[in-house]
Amino acid sequence: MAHRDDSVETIQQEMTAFARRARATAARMHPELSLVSYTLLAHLDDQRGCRATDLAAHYFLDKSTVSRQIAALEKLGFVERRVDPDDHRVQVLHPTEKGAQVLANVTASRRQAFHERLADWDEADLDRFATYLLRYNAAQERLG
Amino acid sequence: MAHRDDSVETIQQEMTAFARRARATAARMHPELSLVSYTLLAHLDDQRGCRATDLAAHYFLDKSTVSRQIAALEKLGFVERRVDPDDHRVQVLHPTEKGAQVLANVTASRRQAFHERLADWDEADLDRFATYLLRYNAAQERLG
DNA sequence: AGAGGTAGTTGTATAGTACAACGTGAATTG
DNA sequence: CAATTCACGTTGTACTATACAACTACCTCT
Repeated sequence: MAHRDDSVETIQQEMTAFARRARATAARMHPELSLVSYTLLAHLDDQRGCRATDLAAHYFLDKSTVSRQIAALEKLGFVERRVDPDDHRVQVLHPTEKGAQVLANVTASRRQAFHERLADWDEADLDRFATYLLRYNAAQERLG
Repeated sequence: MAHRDDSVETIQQEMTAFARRARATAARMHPELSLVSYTLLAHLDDQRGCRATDLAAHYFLDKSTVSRQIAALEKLGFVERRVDPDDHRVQVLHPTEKGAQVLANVTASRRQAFHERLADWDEADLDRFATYLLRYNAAQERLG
């Protein structure tokens, strides 16, 4: 059982260490798009548009937070709003041409950085690591 | 190569998802000690005291950030400062009795949460996951 | 003694976040 | 169908974490 405890302890420490650094690293690498903005924009791109409320639910953010983030992205010209003709309360959000472009750049550069960090890993290890992370995050969502 | 790319993509997405949530989760679970405060206090406890500068270097934080965090912890009565008799610029920081107590509680409850999340993992998987995280974070430190 | 470096604090600014109050429009129901 | 309730989004306010720059106090070395 000692071994099991040690592993859990390490996982805890390393996940925490990673979390502490991620924002700062993202900001350093991509001053034009923060980690949060990036995530939201990527979601819009991925979903081919969605509502602010959907973003809030998906990322466990307050609707006011999303509202301000989207306002910032709109001000930068990365996002546009289309009022739903069937329900005038709803704004469907889409990346603009420019937004999609910036997103593609940041995504490419992030992917590049991850590839560098993982360059000397063999394929089986990468696969297992990816699987573990999926499993871990799924458990976290399930258990809060 | 496609498989390798997929794994890297998943790792990127899942690490990012985790990072986005970590702070909020920590704040919800432990309102008495933020993720940063917890980390700093744990380091002091672990090292049996150290300087503010050491904390800043270790966590890639600005010294002003550490200064304010420590000031907050001191105000809460969780940390005490002992001026180094050999160098009056230096304050060696230590958890107080109370600080150590709170730290122990939070640590226990965090460990409990991690154990729950990882309850149905077998020991070999836990061990591999821990190893992968260490390896990943080491690479990140190395490459920035 | 003077120059330059180190430890830490404080002023200022910014990002991200939450909660509460609000406005507007949609839906339900008595 | 009028009134109430609900859903979506914005705005006011406040707080935390953070960085950078300017500063004070102190140490070290020549």
